[in-house]
Amino acid sequence: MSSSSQTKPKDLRSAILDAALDIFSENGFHSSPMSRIAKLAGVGVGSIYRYFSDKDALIHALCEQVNVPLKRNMQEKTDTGLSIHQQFVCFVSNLIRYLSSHPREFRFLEQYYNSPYGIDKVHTELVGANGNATDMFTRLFVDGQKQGVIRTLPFPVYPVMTFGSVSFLIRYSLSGGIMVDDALIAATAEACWNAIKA
Amino acid sequence: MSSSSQTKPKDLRSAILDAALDIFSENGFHSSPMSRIAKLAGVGVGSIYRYFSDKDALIHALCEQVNVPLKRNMQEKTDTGLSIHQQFVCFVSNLIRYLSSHPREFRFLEQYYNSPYGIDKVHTELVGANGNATDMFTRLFVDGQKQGVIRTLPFPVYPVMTFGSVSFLIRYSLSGGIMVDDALIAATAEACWNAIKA
Amino acid sequence: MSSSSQTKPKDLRSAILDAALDIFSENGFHSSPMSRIAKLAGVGVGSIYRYFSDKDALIHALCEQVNVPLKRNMQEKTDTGLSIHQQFVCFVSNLIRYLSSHPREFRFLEQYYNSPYGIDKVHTELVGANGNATDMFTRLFVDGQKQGVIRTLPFPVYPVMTFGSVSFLIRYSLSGGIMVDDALIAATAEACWNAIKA
Amino acid sequence: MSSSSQTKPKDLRSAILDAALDIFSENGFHSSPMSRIAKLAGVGVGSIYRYFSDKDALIHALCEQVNVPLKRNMQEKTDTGLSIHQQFVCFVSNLIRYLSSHPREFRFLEQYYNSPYGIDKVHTELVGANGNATDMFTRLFVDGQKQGVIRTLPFPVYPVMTFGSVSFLIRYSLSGGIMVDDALIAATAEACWNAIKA
DNA sequence: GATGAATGAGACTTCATTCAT
DNA sequence: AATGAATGAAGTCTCATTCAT
Repeated sequence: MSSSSQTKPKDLRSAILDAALDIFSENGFHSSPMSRIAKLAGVGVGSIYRYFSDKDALIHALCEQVNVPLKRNMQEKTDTGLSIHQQFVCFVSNLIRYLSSHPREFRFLEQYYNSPYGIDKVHTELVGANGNATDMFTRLFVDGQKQGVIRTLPFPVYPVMTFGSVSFLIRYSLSGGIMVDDALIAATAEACWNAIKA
Repeated sequence: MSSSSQTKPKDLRSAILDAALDIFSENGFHSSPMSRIAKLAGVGVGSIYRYFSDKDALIHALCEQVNVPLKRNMQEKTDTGLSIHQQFVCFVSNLIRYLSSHPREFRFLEQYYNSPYGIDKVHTELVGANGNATDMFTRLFVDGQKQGVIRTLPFPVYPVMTFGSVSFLIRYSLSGGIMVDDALIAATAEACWNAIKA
Repeated sequence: MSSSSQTKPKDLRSAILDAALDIFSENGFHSSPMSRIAKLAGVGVGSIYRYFSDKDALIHALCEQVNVPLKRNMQEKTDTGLSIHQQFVCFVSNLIRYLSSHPREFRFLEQYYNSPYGIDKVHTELVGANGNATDMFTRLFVDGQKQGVIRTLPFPVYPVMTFGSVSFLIRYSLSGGIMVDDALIAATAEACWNAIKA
Repeated sequence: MSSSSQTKPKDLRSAILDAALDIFSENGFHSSPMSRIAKLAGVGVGSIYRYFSDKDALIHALCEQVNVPLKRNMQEKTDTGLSIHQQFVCFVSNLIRYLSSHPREFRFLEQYYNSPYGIDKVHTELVGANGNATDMFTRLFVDGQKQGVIRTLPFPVYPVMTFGSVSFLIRYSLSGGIMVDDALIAATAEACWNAIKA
């Protein structure tokens, strides 16, 4: 209420996180000096340390910041009224679409979960400790098996065939090798389904 | 005693590469001082620079060094007398087995192809610039399509479903989340096949 | 409730000085950020700069603030009716007692007079520029010499044997090496007297 | 033997320690940037870290470096053939003389033993954990008491009256207040003796 | 008057690289 | 050819101080 509209004063924290996302995703954690992040964010170096105790803390905070809209998006696009097959194809397609259109976020997360920072969060993310988006994903397989439309496989195969493929596809496209269009998305999603269907 | 002739010649260079593999795979490129590599290799720091102009050069050389036995292994284990299905399942299984038992190599390559170092080599690797193992992999799909046992899909889907899954599986297992045993390998290889079979 | 009138007026300045004493004596000047002092004082950092132009100014002001009650205490406890011997022993005993029970003040002063801040004030303090407690101390020696109960020595020997011993004793006790009890105080005071008596 | 005489190549370690002594004693630990020490030593900043893992390590090493010749000097000048009285007066006089002519060393040690670095070494130094110079000092009191020439006092009083006085005297002189000449030394040493003699 | 967010100089430390031996 | 001591640029982080509110 104090400021007319809340456009600008979104505060430094967001500016810093945004700049960090830019620079981390482009250069990797170790080639991203705090000073460069500060400059891009338009703040002094010291200011970063008012909001994040550490470079590490900044990285972890950015992970959460990036995950929230990703998971929200996946949840919103879920329509539990559809068949398991349709839900699964939608899930994979949406994930590809979201990550394709958020390359900074994808590159950051890939880096994060492959580094000492997030390496031991990978499992937690996939098995879904508490009510997060992954639970939704897990439920799909459980329900699919019950209905007999998904083959019973060692559990890890499900995320492997799904997230592994999606991750590789985006990585591949970001490296410039391919263009991700609707046809490719549809074909990939269907291939994922074929991999696990009954 | 094991090798009679070629014991000394490649000494230093190999020792350095091996030490680098150890340390890079464990700590990442940026947390791996040249001095630590030198110490582990049992050579002086300066000696590294006689064989590699740069830390970057060392990293790139190590990539090649790591790829050679990997590709040779894949090629050796190929039996063109088998059916496409069998060849494919063998390929995936062998790849998983090889990478599982070579975690240093896997970690290094993951890091390499996800970093500015190798990011734009990903495509080249997959389409197979010259007569390397990937060509063998590519031929599998071409032949499979001709024989009608592999569905015709946008080409990228093949490596995506294969390498993506394998990569994710190994990553997942190395992070401690799962154990890769024969059952899991077989199930994954079969799922990959189902993803693309006609 | 305890004091009726002068509760508010000196509020901030005193709060700041008190907090500074706490933190300086515990951590040293350089490990005592203004922000920590402000927080402990319950004021904003900026407020410190309304009362003290500088961190240096704060330190110097604190020195004065600490010296006032110290000197007042020494003066109050002086009974000029006693013999020189008795006065001297009282002086030393009281000084030890005061400093022992004011460790923050002692630690601060030690630090101050041993640092670039107060290094050249030591002399002024001891020869007594103006009518302060040291004058009282000096008078003791002058009178003692006149009465023939104190040996005539190069003047510096008097403060050296007195303040040097006291300072070392407190330092020693604060470092945890010894416990200062009445017996030790009495023995020390008497030893100081023996050092200079006729 | 390899180099003609061993004049220059006394190596960087010594140069660094010497520069550090200069700067620490003049400015205090916290106002002595490693860069300034390096410059004065005529070496690169990084070189300091080849010899000392830390600024802390440098400080501790310097303490030892400074203590060795100090203790050796005190030991050398000891003549156990003299009377306790004479030995004591010699000890105090020599200590004053040594420290007076080594102001950098004195300032450094004062600072060291009054800081978190050496605060808890004070006691150990004084009670003499193992066969160091202080043992020699302690033995003086034990022997003196046995012979009946030194009064029996709470033990801490001995170092307090001795080291306290000496320390204060040097501090006082270094602050510019007084000049330490033979007369002052003799008077101080005698006063110390009077403080504790039977 | 009081506040505390913002700043940036400067401290400590690491490490790729060089070069005299 | 091999070494490793020496270097200094560059990175992370702290904290005295300012100034808009």
